[in-house]
Parts: sequence; structure tokens; C-alpha cells
Amino acid sequence: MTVVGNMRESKLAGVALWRRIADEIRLDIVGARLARGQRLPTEAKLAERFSANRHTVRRALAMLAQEGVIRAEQGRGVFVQDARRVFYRIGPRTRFSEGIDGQDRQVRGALMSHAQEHASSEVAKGLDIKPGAPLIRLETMAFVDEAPFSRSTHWFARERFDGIAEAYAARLSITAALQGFGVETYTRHSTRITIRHAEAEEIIQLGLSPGAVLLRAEGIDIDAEGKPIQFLVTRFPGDRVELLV
Amino acid sequence: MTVVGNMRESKLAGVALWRRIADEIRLDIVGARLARGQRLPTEAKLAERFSANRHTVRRALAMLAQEGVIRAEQGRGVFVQDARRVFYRIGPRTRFSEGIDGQDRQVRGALMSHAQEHASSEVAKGLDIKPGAPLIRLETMAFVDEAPFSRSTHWFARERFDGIAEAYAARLSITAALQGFGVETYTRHSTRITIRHAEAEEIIQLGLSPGAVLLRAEGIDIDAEGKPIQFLVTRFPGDRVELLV
DNA sequence: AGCCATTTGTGCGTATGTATA
DNA sequence: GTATACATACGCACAAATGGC
Repeated sequence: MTVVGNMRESKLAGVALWRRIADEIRLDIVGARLARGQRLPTEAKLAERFSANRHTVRRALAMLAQEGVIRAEQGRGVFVQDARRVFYRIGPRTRFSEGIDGQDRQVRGALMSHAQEHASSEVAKGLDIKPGAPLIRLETMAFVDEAPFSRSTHWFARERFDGIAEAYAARLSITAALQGFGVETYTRHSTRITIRHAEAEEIIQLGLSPGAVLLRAEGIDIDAEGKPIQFLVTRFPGDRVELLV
Repeated sequence: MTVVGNMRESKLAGVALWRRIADEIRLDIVGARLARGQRLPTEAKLAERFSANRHTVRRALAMLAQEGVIRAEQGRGVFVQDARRVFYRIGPRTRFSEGIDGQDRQVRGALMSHAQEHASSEVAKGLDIKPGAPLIRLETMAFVDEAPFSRSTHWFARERFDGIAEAYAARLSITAALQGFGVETYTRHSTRITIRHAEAEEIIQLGLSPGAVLLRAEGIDIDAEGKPIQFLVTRFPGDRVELLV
């Protein structure tokens, strides 16, 4: 475990000490892949390690307990509750449910809303259509082990995929929905990965705490002929996911 | 531009309002790729947009000015100083300098330190060698337009690449250094991408502010025969980089 | 049972940081 | 710049639960 220098030096950072301690402990737990049930150092030891007051450490632990990462038992100690990151595979053949497979996890999709709209210049460029062309936008969520795992926005050209919202709602799978439109297979053409902070709505939907960091993946899927099918943006909670390229 | 709901609701988040405002403005600038020299809304307008006091907005702007993202001119306004994200390409053929090319950027590498050590179980697994086998570890940095852009740690099996630290120091290129060992070409076997918070040392080396978020890419390079050559971990400042897969 | 050390949970006082008006 | 309210962080003390002797 790496000890952060003098955490008190950075009071002017705008990030509370208890929050930075929580982030670091979470990293130790999730990053080191500690087993469920394993015991953490005592509050006193953690306080010493971070050169902080025990109250401050307790504030950090309270947050992690709230997140379900740890569980405290009076007189016994603090124990790891859920440690694993979810792996998500990105490659030429990127499918949501397949990306999670082999991890003994339960995956579920949900359609939050859908709308008809017109292509912005960015989406138009990605889908290789004219700006302003009619689109269908799907807002979806995925749950892993019943916990919110990702929020995605999908854009499809309406000319070719009119009715895809209903198809997705019925099957809760993009792959299955696309097969209804004659797309037997598709491949991931490109993916752009960035980081940003969660906005208010995302904090609520993904069950995060304010200031949480998201991993954002923006991708374009193409069919067998190389024609763009889908432009999508997926946001993952930064501390729950590991992308495998 | 997206407005965060009621930012005042999250006082218990452990992240100061001025910090969240700074993060959001930075995102608008960097993410929306505003042009250098473009003017930001007045402090009064920003205060209204974030439902915050002008003092609080000024605090946020002070941080961004400190980072070099914006520049305030008395009586004229606040202007974008440096806006673009650096794109970094990850694929079968991942080379550092090539990853940045075509972006009109100046790239420079540096060797911070090197050491001999023995393989941890994780590195051993990645390099397909025995745990405890002798290794050479390189700690490098890369600068883009003279600003710190990434911190990497490279591991090579000492048996095959003894002297690679000196070779790297002479050429400041992993690709060139490897050619001295008869490796004409190599490919990226796998990459794992995660997020974490910067530690004290990384904050100093990369010129970040406390609480900054890093994008961490862990990769394995293999030679033409499929034998692992290099195990490496690269940390990028989250708000300066965009990974293209 | 009792006793004790360990560990988490709770309360209070104080100083400083954050945000508003 | 000043005044006010709340959040953060610290320090000390003590209560409550656990487990070993």
C-alpha cells in the first residue's frame, strides 16, 4: 500500500481529507482485489497512516460502508464487503452481455427513455450521415448484480432503424434488436475513452456520490459492409470498472 | 454546456463547490474543444449558471488560471489559454511517439530512474516468467508541448534485455532501445484501463492538483513470435488525454 | 462468572475552511 | 470588507461490543 505524503498540506485543494482517504482506501481494496471478509487495519492504524484524526478516518469509512465496499462491526473490526471490479471487454467484437461474461455476474439491461431527434454534427460525422438527418436516440442502463453499472446513449439513423426503441424494449439487447433489422453481426470500428466527473443526473441514476469520476467510452459500430450502424456513449462509474482492450 | 442540477445540495460530498465548478468549467473547455483565445462568460454569468456566489466562481477561475487552462485579463474578460486534449492511440501497434503524431505536438521522453528487481507475481504472469525472476524496471515520463503528459513504469526480463536502461537513456524511445536487442517490431497484446486518484508523487511529477484523477493503462507488448517483451503501466492526467482504441 | 485489552461507536469543545449575503 | 452559517478536522474522553484469559 502506498502512503500519500502529507495529506494535510493540501487543505486548499477543495477536496476534503476524509474524501481523499476514502478514495485511497477504496483503491487499496478494489485495486488490490482483496477478498470479501478480509479485515482492514484498525481505525487507529489508518488514522496514523494518513496522519489524520480517527474521526476523519471514520468519516471516510462511513462513505465506503454506504457504498457497500466495507462493513464495520463493533468490537471486531472493519471488513471488506464487496471488492471486485467488473471487467468490460472492448474489441472488434464488443457486445455488452458478452463483455461481462465469465465473471459469475448477473447482467440486466433497461430502457430509460427514447426520442426522435436530428443529428448533431458530431453524431452525423460518426454515423456518416448528413447533419440534421433524423435519428432515434435510446437512453439505456445496465445493472450488474442488480447494482447500476453503466448509462448509455445510443444513436441510430431513423431511415434504417425506425422502431428500434420498441425492439430494444422487447429484448433488452442491442444485438438482438439489430437482428430484427437484418443486422446479423456488427463490429466496433473505434472507441474513444475519456474521464470526466459525474453530473447530477448521473449521480442519481448510477447511485454515486457527488464528485464521483466516470469512465466515458464513445464508440461507433459498423456492419459487415463497413457502414456505420450505431453511435454510442457509455458512462461507467470509475471505481467499479476495468476496461480490457 | 450542461448545467449541474443544484450544486448546493451536495455539501456533504467532501468536494468544495469551487472545486466542482472548476472541474465543470475545465470540462467545458477541454471536452468541448474550445479554441485557444476564446472568451468565457463573465464571472457574473458563471455565478448565475452555477447558482453560486461570484467569490466562489472566482476561486474556481483562480484554480484554472493556476493550471494554465485559462488566463484572466482585467477589464477584458477571461480567455481560454490551452484547450486541446491530447489523443493517444492504443491498438495492436502502440508506439508512444506515433500515438501522438498528426496532432502538431512536440513530444519528448525522459528517464526518471531505473532499477534491478525481482518479478512480483503480477508482473511475472504478464511477462510469462517465474515469480522472482530478475527484472529491469524503468521509470519514464513523457512531455507533450513541454508539459508533463504521462508517467510510465516498464518492466523487462533482465535475461533478455540487460542494459536496456542505458539504451533507453541514449535514444529516449522504447522502440529504438528494443531494436538494439534485436526486436525489430512488437505488438500490443492486451491493455487494461482503469481510473484512480493521483498519489502525492504523481501530483508533483505531473504537475497536478490534489484530488486529480488519472487514467491508468496497463499493457503487455509481445514480439513477432508472441513472446512477452514488456509489461508497462502508464498514468495519464485524466483531463489532458483521450484514448483512441 | 469476572477482568482485561482491543476495537468500533458517540459526545463535546475548538479552530479553520467554505459559501452566502 | 464584514458578518453569519455550516462543513471540515482535530483532540480528548468515554460508552459499547467482542474475544481471550
